[in-house]
Amino acid sequence: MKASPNATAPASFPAIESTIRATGARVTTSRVRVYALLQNAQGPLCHREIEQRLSGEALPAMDRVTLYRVLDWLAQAGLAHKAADTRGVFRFSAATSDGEHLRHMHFRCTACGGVFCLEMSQPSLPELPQGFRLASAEFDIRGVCPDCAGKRP
Amino acid sequence: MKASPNATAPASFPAIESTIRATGARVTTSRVRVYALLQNAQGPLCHREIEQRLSGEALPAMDRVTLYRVLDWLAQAGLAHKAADTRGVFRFSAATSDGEHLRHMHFRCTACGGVFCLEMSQPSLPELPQGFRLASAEFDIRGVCPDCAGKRP
DNA sequence: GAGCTTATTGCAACCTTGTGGCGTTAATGA
DNA sequence: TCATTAACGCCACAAGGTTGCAATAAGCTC
Repeated sequence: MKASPNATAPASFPAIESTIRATGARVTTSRVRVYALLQNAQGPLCHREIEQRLSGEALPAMDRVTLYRVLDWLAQAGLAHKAADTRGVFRFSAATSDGEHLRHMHFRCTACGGVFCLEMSQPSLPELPQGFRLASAEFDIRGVCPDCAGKRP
Repeated sequence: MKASPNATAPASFPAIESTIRATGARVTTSRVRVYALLQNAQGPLCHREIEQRLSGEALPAMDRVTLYRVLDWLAQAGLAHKAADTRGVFRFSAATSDGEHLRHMHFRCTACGGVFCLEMSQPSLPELPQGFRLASAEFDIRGVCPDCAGKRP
């Protein structure tokens, strides 16, 4: 299992543009900005966090609703994952290239509030009872991250 | 693994009252009604669903805010579990007597919208990377339940 | 490059979920 | 029965998220 929080290599803008273009939709600055931000993020971000980071980018600010729509579009296009956190707020993260998110897991530190994406190397999905068909699984795990655990042993 | 959706025996009102009294707080009709409803529910319910069911009880309607407070009190008292569902809405379920919820799992049917509580007989919790300390884990699993799978094979 | 089509954007208003303040009610103990 | 005060009901409000619609700009054709 890897513990690196979304340690994807910083995607270049041309690569991001071609990824967006490949979906058949238009390549807009809003989509490129948000998708690039998610690619380089250290874990899932909520709407507010994304808005704050975008406002620090010296580019003109993006409308609140536009950001909601871009995020939903990214999720619908399969380029991002959308999941509600423990407080009921949606968080978005760039989708990994392996397509399905079945082996994905989120660890939320109760001390610092950080969110870590953990990839499970071995499929340890629970076996469902007779008749249940699995479509997707999300693991929301809470505890203390190594940094915070080190500060207060 | 059991698949029975919250198949706890319907708790009697005296039992519910004594459970509430044991927490040291006051026994009010609001708390008894909501706690009894959760005990007999077929899975986690959101605020709106609880409000609707209460309004069909022929007893005087409960205030919206009071219901929020009762639910939060039940969760804080350890009598109920509070968790945000995939849409970001908090859902409440009566706490099982085994205390911890570490082995608990929710299955959400994408066809009928139903929520099933699954108890895992064997602890199949994922092994966390070095340094991470587990506090609680929630599994949100989506797919098709046996009923809906049978209708459309 | 100019012009056209229409997918996106920006703006305003609105909805839903959830919370805080405060006077009133009722559960408990004396 | 009475006093105390935890809960309740009502009001207003905050945050997150959605809908409608006119204005803009991405991509296509010429």
